[in-house]
Amino acid sequence: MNLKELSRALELSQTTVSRALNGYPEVNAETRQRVEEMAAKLGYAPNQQARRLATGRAMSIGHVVPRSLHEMMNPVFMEFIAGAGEAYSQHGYDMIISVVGDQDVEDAYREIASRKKVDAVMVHGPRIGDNRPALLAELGLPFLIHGRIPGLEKTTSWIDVNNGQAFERATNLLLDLGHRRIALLNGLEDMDFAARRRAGFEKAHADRDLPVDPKLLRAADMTEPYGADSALSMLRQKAPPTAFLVSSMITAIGVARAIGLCGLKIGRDISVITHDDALSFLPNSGEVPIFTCTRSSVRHAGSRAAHLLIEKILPDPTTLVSEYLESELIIGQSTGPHQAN
Amino acid sequence: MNLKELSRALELSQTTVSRALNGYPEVNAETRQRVEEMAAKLGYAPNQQARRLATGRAMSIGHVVPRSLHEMMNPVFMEFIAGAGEAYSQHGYDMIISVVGDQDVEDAYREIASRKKVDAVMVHGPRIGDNRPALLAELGLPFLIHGRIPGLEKTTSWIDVNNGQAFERATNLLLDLGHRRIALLNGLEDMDFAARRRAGFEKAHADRDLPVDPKLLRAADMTEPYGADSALSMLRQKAPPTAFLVSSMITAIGVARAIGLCGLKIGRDISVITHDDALSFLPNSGEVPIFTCTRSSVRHAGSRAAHLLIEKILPDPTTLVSEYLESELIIGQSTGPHQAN
DNA sequence: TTGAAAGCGTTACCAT
DNA sequence: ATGGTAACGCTTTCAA
Repeated sequence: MNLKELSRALELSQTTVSRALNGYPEVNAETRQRVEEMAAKLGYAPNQQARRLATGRAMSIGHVVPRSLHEMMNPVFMEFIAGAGEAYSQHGYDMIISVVGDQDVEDAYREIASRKKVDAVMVHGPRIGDNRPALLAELGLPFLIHGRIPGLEKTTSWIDVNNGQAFERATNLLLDLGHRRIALLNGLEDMDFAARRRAGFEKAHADRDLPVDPKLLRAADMTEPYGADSALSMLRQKAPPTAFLVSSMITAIGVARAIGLCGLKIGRDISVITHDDALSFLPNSGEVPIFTCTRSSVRHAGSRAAHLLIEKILPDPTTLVSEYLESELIIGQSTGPHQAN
Repeated sequence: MNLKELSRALELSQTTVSRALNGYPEVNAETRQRVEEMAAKLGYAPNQQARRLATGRAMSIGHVVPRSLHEMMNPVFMEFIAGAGEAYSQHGYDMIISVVGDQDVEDAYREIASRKKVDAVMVHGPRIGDNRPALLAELGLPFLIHGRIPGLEKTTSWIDVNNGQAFERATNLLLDLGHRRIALLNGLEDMDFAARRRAGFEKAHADRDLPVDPKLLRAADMTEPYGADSALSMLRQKAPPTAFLVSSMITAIGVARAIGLCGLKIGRDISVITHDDALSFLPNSGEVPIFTCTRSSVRHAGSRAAHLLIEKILPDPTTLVSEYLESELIIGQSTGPHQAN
């Protein structure tokens, strides 16, 4: 069923039918009604490819995912995608995901741009000194960054959690509880979010003139064994930490495992605060959440990001938008006062 | 840069240029060379939308993801997507992901079909009595199932792990170690894979004329708290299990947490075997893997699925393919002989 | 308020 | 081996 057939069935021109269906004002109300009914009856839907060619709009948003990003951000990324995907659907946009090797990111963007596959792209996992904004500007591809790139906050569009403040508050909570040896198990610090978290951690210490022990700082891919191995070795050193601040639930689970292996009790002997991206398969909720955490729904971030991209940036690609997302500090069972020994 | 401009620059017809670029045999070798060089020099790439319209092929594969599926399968799904995505790229296909409400799956497929958005779809999370194959057949959309649907094994194309056999082997390992009270923490059993795992578990018992205690069987979304809560309550009952067979690493981590909370040691006091989908952010490897597991890379599954879909099914949609994936039984630190008390 | 017809950028058929 | 031209199915400009 295509436009020609539909218009023949209605004994109208393709022009009128198209206009009726696309909400053009000059169409007679009852004509429009007739058209819509017939279209529904015959199950007509405009061919996407033809419409794309005619309008020059791809009606899709691209996500280029370098493999290394995916490796480490896998579950977080998926949750973001889920949020964004729903928003795209609501606006009639398709989501195109390209999984490419780390070396092929630039090629992928160039290809996407020259073939006009998408109207805009979402940029994931911004790093310090990230050159994607420059490339995308050159290619004329509108984009929105999930996160920020230092130095480009004013000249790019982004949506981000206030990571620095969240980790500063979490650190202060631990300091208020009397902890003085707090370990930070961070994500890789060439990622902007991780750098900001570390800065927040250090600021909380600096504000009280407290030192930070470099032996208590780690940064790596946020896996479960990373948490377990790091916590284990730190807890076994001569001056062990009494609290951990951790960048992801998965890593925190590893920390909890290590604490158990040492015969200690989380919340009583050792305090743990983790960032919680509110992943659906890792619920940290209920009456009392397992982990005290800084929580921010990455799924909601995806949804907001998609809306901003479609509603603000696409209509006028010169628009710059930036938005902060809420982050809560939630008290669970994994924190308690420092125990003097 | 479009075909018209390129052909003008070459002083050739669009026809010839198109043929040269698309590898048609009748083109003079040196002409082709000239064309290719010029195309590279000018950075020409055929407009995807125009090509799609002209060929009638969308050059994309669709993934319709119901929200509920995504909720529970999130990390597994993402890993599959990563594998499939790479394969699509290699073949020049785009991956379109539609995240929709559970009620809107059928509509989504109908829309996709009538707008000719994709050439084929991948079906995720097959359930018992799943009606998607019938719908897709009606819509004329070629498809491949990740998993199988009971009763449709012979009439649909699919790729699957031998879940039943994997869990039967795992159960036998535990039985060989002397365990007689083995708990099964399964995924939701209206999902085909979970039903097959349970069948394998029961078969291993039946083959030795051993009973299965219904109190030791659970089925739910495979979250971490599900594992922890289930294990906790089972370990506290009067006749506790001495071993757990678990459907996912995440749930197994919960089980490990519960075992620790009970003051027991995994592998010594309580044995655990889990299925391991080889998720990149949950590595279970190293010298000695933490968990004894049945392992099968879901990422590899995605890759194979994409290849089969593109190479076998798309060229001839009447083709039926089915493929079993390897699953290894890997001994880790979480299993040991039954301790007589 | 409606319609005819010209694109949109390819591919593919039919000539030459 | 190469070129002319008609699709592909829609949107949009120009006329009426």
